[in-house]
Amino acid sequence: MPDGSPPAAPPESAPESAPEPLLSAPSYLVYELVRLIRRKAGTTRTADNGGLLRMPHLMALACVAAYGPLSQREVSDRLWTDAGDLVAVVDALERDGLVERRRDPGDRRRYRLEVTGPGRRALAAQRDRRARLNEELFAPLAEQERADLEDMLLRVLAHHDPRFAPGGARPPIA
Amino acid sequence: MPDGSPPAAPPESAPESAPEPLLSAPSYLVYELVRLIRRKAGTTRTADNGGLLRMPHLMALACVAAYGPLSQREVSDRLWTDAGDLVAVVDALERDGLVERRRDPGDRRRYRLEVTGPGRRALAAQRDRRARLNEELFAPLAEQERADLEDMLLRVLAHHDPRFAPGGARPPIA
DNA sequence: TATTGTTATACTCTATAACTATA
DNA sequence: TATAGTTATAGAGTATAACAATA
Repeated sequence: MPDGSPPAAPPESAPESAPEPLLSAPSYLVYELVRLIRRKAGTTRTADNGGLLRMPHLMALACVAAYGPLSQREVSDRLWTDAGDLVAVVDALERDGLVERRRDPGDRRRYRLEVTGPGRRALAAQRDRRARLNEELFAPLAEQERADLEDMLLRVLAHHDPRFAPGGARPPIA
Repeated sequence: MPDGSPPAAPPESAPESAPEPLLSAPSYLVYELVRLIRRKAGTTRTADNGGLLRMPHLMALACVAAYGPLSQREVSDRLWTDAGDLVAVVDALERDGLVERRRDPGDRRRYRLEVTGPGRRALAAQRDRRARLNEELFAPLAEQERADLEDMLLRVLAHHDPRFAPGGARPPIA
């Protein structure tokens, strides 16, 4: 300590008078919100018996359902995920019977990923679960506020990520 | 596929007519926003002092600066982090000279964590960096919209996490 | 408090196979 | 053909962060 104040009376025993700037930093609040979402949603495991799909799996499933058949490269381009990490995600979706991996006969390096019937039903169920989760999470916001929140989040995303721009070339899931 | 449509005309060749519900699910948008923040924060690094402190380190530093001296248990209670994980965080802060670990003479199992002079200066610098990062991230929002966004996020957090409630017993950092 | 281990996510690097273009 | 360059998938390894069990 550079000063010589007596150790029994530290100058910081009371909270600082200025409001903590981190608390009004949206990136901090968003960080805490994600921790909250994980706590609320996180205990449920894989898709096997009705838990929530995790985000990477849900996004890949929704992407294939919306635009399939797709190669894994096309999915990773749309989702902006690492193509290597997508391998395990598609492994899990295939193991659960939600998507099918078939080789593209025109280019045998590629797969043709397609959603299955159970995959479509699982996707619909996951959408319902997400909707209920969102209801619970954002309960304190009025209807109009939720719409405003979505609008603001989309505009922020679109400002940095062309996938979310109105005329985006490769939207991730719709 | 349950139907018998010809393989040359898959029924999903066009995107579905209904808007993708995930895109209006705030938990999905927040997830994408966090990925965006990570990408942006990663490129904001500067050579001088190693760039941005990561969130757990920044939060622990801000917590000790606001309420110190604190034991590690008190910090983990305020931040809702695992006390075990806090060990490495405080190790790093101590190694960089930002906080001091001294044993509590009244209970020698506890530490009395205190921020150092360099720690206060680093915290101020990190707040500035965060503020600039937030400026860049949320540029498309008007001043009033940012205030509304902060207000909504805080209300959502407070609804599930008593630390953020107006009269919260143990606020995390202020 | 601290340690150890596990899981989830994301990133880097490398390997292999299959495609494309060209000599 | 033969060769070189590129792409699609896969795997190993690393890093951050959250969580559990235990010393």
